[in-house]
Amino acid sequence: MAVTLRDVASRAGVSAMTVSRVVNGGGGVDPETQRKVEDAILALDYVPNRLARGLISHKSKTIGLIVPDVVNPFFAPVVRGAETTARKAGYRVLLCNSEADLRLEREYIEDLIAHRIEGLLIAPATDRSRVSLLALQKSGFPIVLLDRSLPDFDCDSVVSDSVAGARKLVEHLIKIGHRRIAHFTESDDVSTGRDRLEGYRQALEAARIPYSEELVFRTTVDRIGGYRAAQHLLALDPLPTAIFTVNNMTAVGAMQALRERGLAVPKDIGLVCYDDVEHLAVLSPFMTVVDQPAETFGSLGAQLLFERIADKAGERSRRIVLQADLIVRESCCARTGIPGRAAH
Amino acid sequence: MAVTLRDVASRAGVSAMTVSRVVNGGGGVDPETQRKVEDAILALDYVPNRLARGLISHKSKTIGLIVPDVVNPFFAPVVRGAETTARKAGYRVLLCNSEADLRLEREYIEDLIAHRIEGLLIAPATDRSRVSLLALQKSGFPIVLLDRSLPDFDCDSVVSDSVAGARKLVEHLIKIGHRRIAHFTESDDVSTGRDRLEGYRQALEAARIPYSEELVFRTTVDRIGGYRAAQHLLALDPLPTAIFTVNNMTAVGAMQALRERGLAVPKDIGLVCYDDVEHLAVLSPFMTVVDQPAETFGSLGAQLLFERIADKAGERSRRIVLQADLIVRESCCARTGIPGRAAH
DNA sequence: TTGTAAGCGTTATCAC
DNA sequence: GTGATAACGCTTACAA
Repeated sequence: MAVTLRDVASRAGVSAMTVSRVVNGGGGVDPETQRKVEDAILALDYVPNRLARGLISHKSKTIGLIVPDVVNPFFAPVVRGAETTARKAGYRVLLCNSEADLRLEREYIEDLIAHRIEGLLIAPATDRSRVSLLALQKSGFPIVLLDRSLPDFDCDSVVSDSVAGARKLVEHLIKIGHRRIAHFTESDDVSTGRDRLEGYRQALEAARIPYSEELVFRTTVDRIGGYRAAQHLLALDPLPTAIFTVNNMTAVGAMQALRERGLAVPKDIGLVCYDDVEHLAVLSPFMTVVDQPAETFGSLGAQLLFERIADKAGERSRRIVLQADLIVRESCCARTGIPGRAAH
Repeated sequence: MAVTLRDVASRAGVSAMTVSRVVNGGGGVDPETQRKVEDAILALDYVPNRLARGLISHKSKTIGLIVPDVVNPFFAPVVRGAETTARKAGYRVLLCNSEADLRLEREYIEDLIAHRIEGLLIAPATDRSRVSLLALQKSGFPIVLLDRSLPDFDCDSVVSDSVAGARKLVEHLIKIGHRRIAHFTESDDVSTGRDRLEGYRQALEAARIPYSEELVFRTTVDRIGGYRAAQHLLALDPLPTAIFTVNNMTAVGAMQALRERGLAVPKDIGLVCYDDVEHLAVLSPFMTVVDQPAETFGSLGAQLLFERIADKAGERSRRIVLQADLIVRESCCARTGIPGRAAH
């Protein structure tokens, strides 16, 4: 794999420049010469060195993609969407899992810059990711925010309207008779969490239901977080009649805890969440959700990024708000009375 | 972002070499000089250029990772495992989704080589991926196969024993009374598919149950494939009493089709599969599966790869066989008679 | 302890 | 149409 342009050149009996011309297909090469060079390339298994190319052209043909976790059922499609779009544009993707850890995320960013990525797609860990991005952004480096926005940070982004989505979900619960509705939210330094909480408040307010701190549980947005929050919730008396969780994995964890206490969803308690749970939805279509087109976050994000890279994006930052659809299933059946103390 | 070593050098009033020494921390620099250089680095926001470094050192500090699809619930954790291990080793990962397409895969490989990755982790699309890898492997380029092995291709790999796993699954079905067992398999040019079919045959043979082509359905290993295969299966008379699918998504699709025909799992028909369905297992723990430690495929694979890259792996190729565990749940309740024609 | 010179594999520029 | 030369940003080898 150490074959260079020069090796090809000497085998073909031409200069390096001629080989370069053939490789880059610009034309201006005698057909006969071209053939000789192509033969040599094939014979030697020559593969151009992008490192060298990048060094001189300032184009690494790579972008960075930072997400909290590829395994997350929301981010996995985001990653695929971004990668597919990048491939079509001739770019490779350096994938990073920040684990929602600011320090790790910062290290990734620095290293990606060292690798001279031409742009960065990032679902920032928290609002404080801002400081890691500020210098980059000021220097005009192409950045696109995915899913989460950052306060006081003007930048291209692809998001959904979490306030509206959450409101739809909670309004639906209210419409079918729920009034004591709990919410599982995440630490308040993530925009989507804040917005979904805000949507929850708005829906309550519109229905003149008082907002109660007691019904809002702050937790990690994974299964274990949902599980624990539900355990705490189960100590309430009276129990809420429904729960709205900030995302799908939290809902799955909540469901698990409820089951263990003998509470059936939706018979004994309603459960709705942001984000669908793909396979689950097929097999047990009982959870009412707001579904986001996850893959589109990735593909549109990449598209915005490539426009920036090509300098075809203009001065102003663009913000794409994707539609999130309410999918009503069965997990929040209408209810009128106050639920029994099903478990203790 | 166009700050170079020289810029730092001139600002600090030293030579480029001195800056290089400071950056690489080799020592042998006067503390006072060191401080001046560090100040300059900070002041200028200098980030070393890995492209340039890689060009001279022949170390890009990147590896390639090719999987059919990151969204696949098996490969997503594989990717995370690999990326985490790579990060700890100071490497970045170029992620590629081959979409199980040989041509795409081949293009990826070539481009990754152009990017001078130091090694390749790959879950090959099919047996025919071999030709795309042969030249590389012969030249001693570090490659580790994940999940799938390739015939006549001697190479480090991390796999599970699919024959044994499948056999366990089918033996379990037989033990609880099933004798007419269908199998959904994939095209026979994927090692795991072949092996699982072989495990199915072995289990039947051990129980003196004749193997019947009629009960083996070849399909794509996604939800839609499972769905379609199940639809064909439902035309059989008598119906099989149980189905063993080659992976989890196929099982989910099958389940969907069965449901639509009014067949309940496991009441009316048994269903088992290779690979667990994470969230589903929590909420509807009815499917008996063979569970693979997916993330470990990635992390161990990366480990093998880095040993190769560091040339600490020796001549012979290593093959790690991970244990896949049978998890018995309820999806294959014991049965004795012949099932009714539940749907038509 | 620090600096100089050469070169990694390519491409831009300008001759021929 | 083709080739020499310099340069991209860094490190290795050697010199001071």
